[in-house]
Amino acid sequence: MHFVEVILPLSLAKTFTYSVSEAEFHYIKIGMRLAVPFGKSKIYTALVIEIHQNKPTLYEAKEIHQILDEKPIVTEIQIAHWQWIASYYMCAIGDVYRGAMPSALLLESETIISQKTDLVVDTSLLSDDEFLVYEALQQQNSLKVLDIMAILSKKNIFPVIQKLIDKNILVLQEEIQETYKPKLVRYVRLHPKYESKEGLSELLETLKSANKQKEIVLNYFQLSAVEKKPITVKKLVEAANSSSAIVKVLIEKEIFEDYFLQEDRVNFTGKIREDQLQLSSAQQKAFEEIKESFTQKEVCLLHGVTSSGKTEIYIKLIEEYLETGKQILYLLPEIALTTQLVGRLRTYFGNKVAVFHSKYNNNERIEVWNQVLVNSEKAQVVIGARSSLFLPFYNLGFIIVDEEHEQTFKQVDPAPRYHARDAAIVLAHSHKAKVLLGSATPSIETYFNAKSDKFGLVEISERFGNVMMPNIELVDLKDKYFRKKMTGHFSDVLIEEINIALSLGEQVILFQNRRGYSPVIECMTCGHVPQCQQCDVSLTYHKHKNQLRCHYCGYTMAKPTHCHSCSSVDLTTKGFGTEQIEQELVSVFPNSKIGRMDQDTTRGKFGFEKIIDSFKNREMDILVGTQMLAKGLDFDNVSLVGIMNADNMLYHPDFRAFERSFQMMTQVAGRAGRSEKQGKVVIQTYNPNHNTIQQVTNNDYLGMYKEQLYDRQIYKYPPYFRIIKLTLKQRDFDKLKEGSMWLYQVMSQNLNMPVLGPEEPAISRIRNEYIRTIIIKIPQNASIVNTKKTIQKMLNSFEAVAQYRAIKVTSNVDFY
DNA sequence: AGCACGCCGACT
DNA sequence: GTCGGCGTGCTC
Repeated sequence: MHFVEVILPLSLAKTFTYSVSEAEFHYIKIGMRLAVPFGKSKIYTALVIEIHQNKPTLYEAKEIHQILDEKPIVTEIQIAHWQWIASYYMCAIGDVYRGAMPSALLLESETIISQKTDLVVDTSLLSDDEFLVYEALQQQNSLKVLDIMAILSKKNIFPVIQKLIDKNILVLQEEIQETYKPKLVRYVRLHPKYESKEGLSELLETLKSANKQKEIVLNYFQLSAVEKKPITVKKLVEAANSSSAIVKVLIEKEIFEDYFLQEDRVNFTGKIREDQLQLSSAQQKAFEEIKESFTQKEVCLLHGVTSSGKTEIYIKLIEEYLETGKQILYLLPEIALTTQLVGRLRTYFGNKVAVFHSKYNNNERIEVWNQVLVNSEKAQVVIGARSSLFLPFYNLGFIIVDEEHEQTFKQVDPAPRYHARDAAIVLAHSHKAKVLLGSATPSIETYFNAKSDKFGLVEISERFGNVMMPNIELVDLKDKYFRKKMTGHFSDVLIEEINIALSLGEQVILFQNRRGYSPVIECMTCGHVPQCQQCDVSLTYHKHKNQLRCHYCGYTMAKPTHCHSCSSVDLTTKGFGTEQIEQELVSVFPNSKIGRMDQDTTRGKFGFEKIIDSFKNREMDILVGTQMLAKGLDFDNVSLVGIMNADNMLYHPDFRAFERSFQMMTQVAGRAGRSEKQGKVVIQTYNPNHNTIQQVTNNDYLGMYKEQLYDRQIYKYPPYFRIIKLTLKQRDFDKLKEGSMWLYQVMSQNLNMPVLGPEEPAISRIRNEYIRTIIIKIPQNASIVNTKKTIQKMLNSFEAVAQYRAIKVTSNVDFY
């Protein structure tokens, strides 16, 4: 009568009960992983969240397969936090669990196919496919499902396997494999028999004629005298300028011994700065104010203009929290930024800084996970993207959310669709930790919370070192086109400014937000634009590969030579992206080196870093890029920033469009003039008098905030209303239309609040699935928890209707 | 979410 | 007549 309650990494709302032996019952702790059988043949990694003795009444609990941990690897605070995320963001606890754990800690079973022993097979009774599998098993003693798919070069291999099992040839086995292997480093030491003085001279005698070997041995002595610590094979080979083959000979001769030690993959070897960080008076003032605010409130917003030196303040605060022995979490919007920042923090805190990011490989992530779990010094300061929120902190003292306004803090696609900033505040609450939100352009919600005294508010209005704010010049595109002052997409003003900057040896950044305005191919005769077969979008033209591509499903086709509708050969490209800007630059400034940064050029693990580094090293004069450029990068030689077209950001059908445009333009503009000289920003727009553009020009955050806040109140948006977006997807257009109407009606009748929809989104079909959305606006005075419960009930009854069951519904709470 | 079971169209 | 499509229901 001993049971455990576990969560499984599946999108299931329930927890599951398994039976354990008495010994296991006493051994198992909450937060340990178990391997459990689930369904007919699979084994999953489950997480223990409760240990009890209540026998389930409706079913017989299965026994667990295996205990995977010696100690809990997840804390109870984490489990509670995950449960909060599941309930707030309306998803299954299994979704949170799966999203939170490094994948290497969540092993699934794999079916291993092997041959029965002592077997006599009449191969003439086998079909071709069966024979191929049988033959392969003569070479290897076990095969995986994927291997067999490759051997038979088809997908559905199960019938073949089933027949071979029936013929008593195969056996199946479910196996889970531990993939984490600590990295081992090979070291050498002198064989014990040479440790004495006599041994030494004997050794040199033996090697008299073997110069290469003697060289290595001498280097070994030299290294061990200098370093006074174990010597790696790699280091020795390098120092002696020799090869590992010779080391191998020495080991065989029993002069050296090799041995292995576990190494932490993530290691910092630079120097730690000795000098104290000096804050400017403005920074010092902000620093004091933040500390003061923390005595009253748990969350504080640091609103400092671009280049006001927020990072130094963070460093000072981290220093203080480090002394208390608490853990510190530094959240960043994307890893793109981290390289610069990690380097900077490591010069202050050395090996106490750990980096956690989903792009890191499995082993590195597990190492950070384990270090955080044991409160190791090596991970006292954790820098990471939103998923680092899920690490097993147990002594968290301080969380920084840098660039708080960034949308990438909100996870969109797989559930849990959480907002890392908001989830961080909740997490901090359970640790009794403090949260600092930092931004030059805070989100309306956060600023609203600060203004209404929920959060503390500290502002810095001057740039570090008294650098002036950039001078922003607006260029009216309508006027320039009318007067024929445009060269391609460049106005005469922008070209002139680029020329000035280049002649002074300064660098230029050009910003082209491609979203919503992608280059397409259009037929000049009939106006036909090639569309994606599976999605409701036009295909985008990619010049470097000379093909058309769909950004939603990845479908590609070669660039057509003639119109597929009317066969005309008169095709033209319409719209412009970074690629076209780059092309135009090459012809306007043939002597300058031009770089491009967008999703196409920053592929690969270090793609982003490569471009940034080469720009920093002044290997490029002009850098053209998308919004990636806006993300807090520091360049000290950039004097000019050009925004090619401000309008395509402004006119997005989204209640945050103006806020985002302001943030993006202000952030991009902030890249200009980072040293003594005042920077220059040229904004090209058809609407120079637009309020948002004016607010950017005048650096009027408050004006933007007030205007947007007013609109949000009138049109019922955050921070006055909380928004839940339901997305319905189905392959059958009519069924979807009917089902979404049904759901909308039930919602609007049962909820005493605005429900909008069912709307057909701008892109109404992706991968052959039609899409409809319903938006629910929860007023401040309504109970969020109860409303969500009601919504969930309605979703359940929706699913109970047989006709609608096939419609997939996803909920996005606080959607961004 | 996966996976098996079960019922209707295009091939040997 | 079978292979294979995806609708339906269940998993401790």
